[in-house]
Amino acid sequence: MTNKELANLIFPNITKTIADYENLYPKRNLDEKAVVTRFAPSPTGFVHLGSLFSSFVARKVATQTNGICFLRIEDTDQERLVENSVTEIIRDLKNYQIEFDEGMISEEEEKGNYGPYIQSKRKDIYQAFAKYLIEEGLAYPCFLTEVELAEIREVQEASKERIGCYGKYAKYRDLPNEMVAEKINNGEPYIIRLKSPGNFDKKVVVNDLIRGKIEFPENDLDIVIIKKDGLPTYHFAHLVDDYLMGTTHVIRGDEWVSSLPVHVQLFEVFGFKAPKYAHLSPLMKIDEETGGKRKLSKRKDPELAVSFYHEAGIPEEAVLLYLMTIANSNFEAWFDANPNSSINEFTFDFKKVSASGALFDLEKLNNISKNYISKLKATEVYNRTLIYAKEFDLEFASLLEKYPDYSIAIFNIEREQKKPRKDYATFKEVKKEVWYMYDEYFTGDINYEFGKVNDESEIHTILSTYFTKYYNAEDDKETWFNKIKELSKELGYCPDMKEYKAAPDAYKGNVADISTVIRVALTSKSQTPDLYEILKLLGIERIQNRISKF
RNA sequence: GGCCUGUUGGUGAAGUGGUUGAACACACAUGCCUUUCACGCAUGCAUUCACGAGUUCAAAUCUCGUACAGGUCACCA
Repeated sequence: MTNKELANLIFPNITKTIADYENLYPKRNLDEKAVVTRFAPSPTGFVHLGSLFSSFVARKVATQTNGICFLRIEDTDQERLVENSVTEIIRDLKNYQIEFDEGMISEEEEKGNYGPYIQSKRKDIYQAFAKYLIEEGLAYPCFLTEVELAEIREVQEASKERIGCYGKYAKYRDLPNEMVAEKINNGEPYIIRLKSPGNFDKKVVVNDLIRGKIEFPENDLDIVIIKKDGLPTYHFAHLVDDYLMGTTHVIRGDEWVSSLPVHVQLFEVFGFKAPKYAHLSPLMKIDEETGGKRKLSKRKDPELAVSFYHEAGIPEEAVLLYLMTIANSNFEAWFDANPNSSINEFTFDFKKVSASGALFDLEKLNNISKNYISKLKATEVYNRTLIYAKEFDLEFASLLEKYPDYSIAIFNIEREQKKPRKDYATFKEVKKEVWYMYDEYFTGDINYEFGKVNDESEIHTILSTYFTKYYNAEDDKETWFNKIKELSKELGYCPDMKEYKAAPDAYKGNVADISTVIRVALTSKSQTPDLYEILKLLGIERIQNRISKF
């Protein structure tokens, strides 16, 4: 029995050949330097920081070279599918400005000429490639049962041999075609394995774009290429898909580094040119229990889920800015030098990606976020805080909507200037900083943070003197502050800080103490943005209400 | 256990044989500025690049070994 006959016995319905598919998916007409890459998640749940990171890098590289970045869904493990994952993945990434040129656009639909972009719909294609291998004697059906496989494994472990299906353990590798056919005709279950041409004592060198040259022993394992359900394993799907889809660069997590010998071998067996590989190190965090560095884990670390940042009100742009500096640490200096530029104008370089895992530092993210928000216009802060509040704090949202101009004016205090305030790192924190400006919140039991001057009658004297004698809503800032100084003088407080520091005992206090009393009486807080602006915004009605308590 | 990778300060890192102040950013501390806070500014924070040996006139940079950390060894991706 010839290999060809055997191949037809195994895949009777597969009529297309590799050449047919090559014609169907011609080479892309792109610039020589254009990178074709992809994000290829399995639809098993939410997008986490790690996948956001690799899709971000993939998207960045494709964009910067006028290439293509497509979304391929790897659903060959039918048991792990999670409903609506595709929709969620697309939505989450879109929130982070990551969109694809080709690939899935919903659970069912897709765009692009190299599809289907979901592996479960590519079964025939994989089988055509597998059929070719059988015809060439480069793959074979394997009848080893799960029990037998487990036994082999035990033997190998006991004798400290390498684990896997190779050498004498590859029991069906050289079974004559006639006997194979007989077993198949008898209905014995089987899978298809690669007949690995590798030799463990020889070396392969693979050039990783990030790690440089890595030397491995050749793969001599007869890996599974087609599973019992007729679908391919990851390795085989990678070969077929990335070949047909014209992928030039495979960007993925470093958990794949060790399968490089398998992947390179697969491309060699078919005589295809392998893509370039870039393996990204995992994002790490400090483990609170052990104090050591460890990979961010889905179970233990809420900050791994992209939704964590959404709920915390951290702007997506800030996360992206941070991911960019993790990817290429020179981005930070570049961004400092070009503060008005965007990530799009920065050139990413594989060579500058660190080979060791970066600690994902929430503190650092916070700082980036704070700087980012400080550069926003007041209306943007208003809009985005409103969006956040609509989802997480309806009460605050209704207030923002009730007083849009007032709110924007509040956000604009010391904002649109060269050195803006940096009060909040998240949209969630906004309320904490501005609540006292709204009468709806400034009610009930208020905890006034009076400091040095906390005597009731003294507070009353300061407030009543100020508001009856000095305060004028029309004053400009300088006049306003001069009046505070005059008030200080009148009441025995030193109007000048330097003078006060030179002779503190000569006065009851200083101009700062006076300001603080006014500030606390009106806002309850001892620390606020510019008092002059706050007085102006509050307006005489709110002011009178608030000081009437003293 | 086999194979692969990594290890520069509290953190991210720059730096790949020589002009050693090991850049820069975050965090922290102190001071200045200042009506408070924030901002800003200034200063401080690794006598040393996991450890040991070797190569060299010269090593964080090259080699070997050790330790530690991560990854992988599925009909999961």
